[in-house]
Amino acid sequence: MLRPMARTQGSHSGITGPKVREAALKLFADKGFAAVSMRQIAAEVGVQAGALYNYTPDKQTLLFDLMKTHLEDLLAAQEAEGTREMPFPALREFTRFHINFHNERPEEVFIAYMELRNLSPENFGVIETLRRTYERRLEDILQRGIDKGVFAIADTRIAAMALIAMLNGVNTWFREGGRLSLAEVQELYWDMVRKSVAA
Amino acid sequence: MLRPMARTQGSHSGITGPKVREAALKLFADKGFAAVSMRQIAAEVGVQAGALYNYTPDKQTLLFDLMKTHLEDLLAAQEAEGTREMPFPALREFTRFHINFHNERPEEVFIAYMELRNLSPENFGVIETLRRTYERRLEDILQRGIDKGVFAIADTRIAAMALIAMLNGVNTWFREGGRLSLAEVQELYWDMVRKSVAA
DNA sequence: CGTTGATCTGAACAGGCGTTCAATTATGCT
DNA sequence: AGCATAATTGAACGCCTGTTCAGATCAACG
Repeated sequence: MLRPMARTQGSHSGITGPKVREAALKLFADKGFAAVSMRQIAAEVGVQAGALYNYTPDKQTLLFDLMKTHLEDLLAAQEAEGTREMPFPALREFTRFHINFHNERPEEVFIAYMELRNLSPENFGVIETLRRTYERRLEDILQRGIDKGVFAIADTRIAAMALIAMLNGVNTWFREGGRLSLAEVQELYWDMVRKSVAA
Repeated sequence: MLRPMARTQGSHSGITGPKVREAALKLFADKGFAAVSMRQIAAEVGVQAGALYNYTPDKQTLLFDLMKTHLEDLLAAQEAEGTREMPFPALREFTRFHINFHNERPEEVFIAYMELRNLSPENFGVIETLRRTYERRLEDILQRGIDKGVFAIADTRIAAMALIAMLNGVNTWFREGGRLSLAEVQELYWDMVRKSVAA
């Protein structure tokens, strides 16, 4: 009853699959989800449009998978960093990590913020939950600082949103090789973050 | 030689013109520039697609005009406010004004930030210049505070970008009738802004 | 009231869209 | 070598795209 084994699943899939995601990432970030056609993605991969459907059920799911992977990577990377005990070091670490991680993935970050409206309600909910989890980790740090009396913040939720928005702004203008190094930018932002929450 | 006067120029234009801009504004903000067709805009106005071309040379210019008008309104409204002499009151006024103005025009703000890539290079340059003018006014306030020794900021350009990004974040989550009033939000943000630049 | 010209319609243009699928090719296993 | 099946092609489906334009419609003026 043993049926002969066929080709290992995804023997090409292992090459074309990542290429599809990379091409979609690049094109979505560059032109926007709605302005990119499946045929353009296929051309970038070097394949016909129909072949893409071996790797995604449809265009929107391709977008969703890019976003989901990005946010899961973000949460995993942050978990790997751990959290320091003391509020100021913990917040400093969060600031440094956020700027670093987002600077390494400008395309993923851009898409994850700009293309939310192209998700179905269910997929949108998944992404929002992941993002909310990340925000909550910052809120926890802020709350700990309040409890220990070293932070003065009237509303941790709003403060977390304000700080993340501020840090995200780096991606809109920072370019490697410009006037400032990333380390200098991190220092400047840490200075503002620290003072804005300090008691 | 007096030729009989024809219909006053734009006698319908005065009605349809604004309607076109309003429909485009609403649809672009809701679905994104690339995902909205001229026929959808026309349907919202109650007209055929061809009629739109009495009011805009093409789709992209319609977007550009919305952005340009928005930023010109922003600069004019801010100029009308004047600037206080003392750095802290000036910065407080900037914070209050920014949150207020942007809260009143969520659709314009959204479009002006999200659809930049759909502009031609020339049009993009115009928008960037207008935005840069606004940013520079904040930089001026910050510089004045440094000169007077009441602000401690290592880099006014970065600080201005950081503060504006932070304030823009309000639009992504604030909803009238929610947990906080706009006045409360303004107070919370002013607290963070003030501390983040204070000497 | 008749004329004038702004406004609008409706059709056409040439092309692109996401997605499906039978047929073909390529691959790795026995 | 031969087979099972993954991977890909290429054509087709029905529909939508921005823009143009000749002709119809309309409102206000002399």
